[in-house]
Amino acid sequence: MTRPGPRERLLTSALELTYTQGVGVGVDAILKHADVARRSLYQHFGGKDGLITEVIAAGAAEDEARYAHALDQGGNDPRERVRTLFTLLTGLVAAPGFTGCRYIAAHLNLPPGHPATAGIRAHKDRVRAMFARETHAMGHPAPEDAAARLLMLADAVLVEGALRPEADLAVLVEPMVEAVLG
Amino acid sequence: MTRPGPRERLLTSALELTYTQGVGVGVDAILKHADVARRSLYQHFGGKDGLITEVIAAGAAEDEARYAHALDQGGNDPRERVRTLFTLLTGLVAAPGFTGCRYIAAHLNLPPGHPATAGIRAHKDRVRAMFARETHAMGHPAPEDAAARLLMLADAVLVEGALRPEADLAVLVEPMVEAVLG
DNA sequence: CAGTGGATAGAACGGTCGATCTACTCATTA
DNA sequence: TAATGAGTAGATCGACCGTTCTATCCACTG
Repeated sequence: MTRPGPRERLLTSALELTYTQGVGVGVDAILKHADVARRSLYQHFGGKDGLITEVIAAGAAEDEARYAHALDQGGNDPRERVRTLFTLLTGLVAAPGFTGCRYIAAHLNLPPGHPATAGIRAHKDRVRAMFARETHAMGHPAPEDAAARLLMLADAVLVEGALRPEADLAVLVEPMVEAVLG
Repeated sequence: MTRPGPRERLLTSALELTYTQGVGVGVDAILKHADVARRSLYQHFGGKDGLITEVIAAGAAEDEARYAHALDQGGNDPRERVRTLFTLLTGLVAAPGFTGCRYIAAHLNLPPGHPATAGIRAHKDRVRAMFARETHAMGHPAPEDAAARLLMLADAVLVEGALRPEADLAVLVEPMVEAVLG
């Protein structure tokens, strides 16, 4: 029950601070929150860019696992599995403290060639692939397009949850999901 | 045919630079691009925050006018008017140089209490209201919900256009728009 | 012509940025 | 026991941040 090493503490703190304050947070704030020496950051990650890149990757793996878990909670029916995932999403954005999708925010604010942007796009494509597995399993006539549309709806929920918190996104998105599922 | 004054030059330059580089651009870059004295910025806008706020407002008015024009190009049929607006949107995100929705990017990266965030939300709500006028005109059974859904789809196009430029958003969004219109 | 006010140019402010550096502690281990 | 290496603490670097300042120019107006 010893506390994790500097590398993991940095990742955990950066994961939290970049979410609440964006990728523009200063390294000083991350170092202080992680209670880690300045030097450790540069030894483990080579710099702020490296840390951000690994934070994105770590967060993506975590979120994808959460999505996979939600799918499995939906049982064996692919349609029900997708519905359950959207229930998770609408719940996430309605929860207090939600400030927007970490990956969309990072992608929109990082310079175009930043090493983390590739990881962001890869994450979104893996989520699309998760949807594609379900649309294939349900025998959808156009499973790939349907998966891309479900990703669009998922991102719409994440964005709209930040921009228009007064909207009831569960009610709004549900019939659109059904329309895509066919 | 004289060149516009410092205030308008600042707005124009800030509009361009905050789009290509985000709201995090330095005032030095804006001043240099606008060829304006440092002091003029603080006389006209009180500071960077004031400039950003007015830039958001000016850009919003401009974009809303463009949307209104697209609607009118669709003729008198509300459904066709909405389709025409989505054609504009999918064209915008497919055009070279598109980097994402200025307002979503700004909202996700400005601190929560920034004076510009209210203008951003107001802009999105005015776009929703534009959709609502159409859904009411077409006699939609649930016009307000439909308008909120159309805004979600519009934002989805803007976000996905930045994150997954390889996707054919016109093809993807079209049937979803039709499903919402009923 | 004198005066007024907007615009300009640019120095300078304190603060923060990311990054590098030295120096010290401490556990492991050869 | 001596050495190694990771971690810590903190000074320091140059660059940039937004902001304020003085000083000058210039068109307009009295």
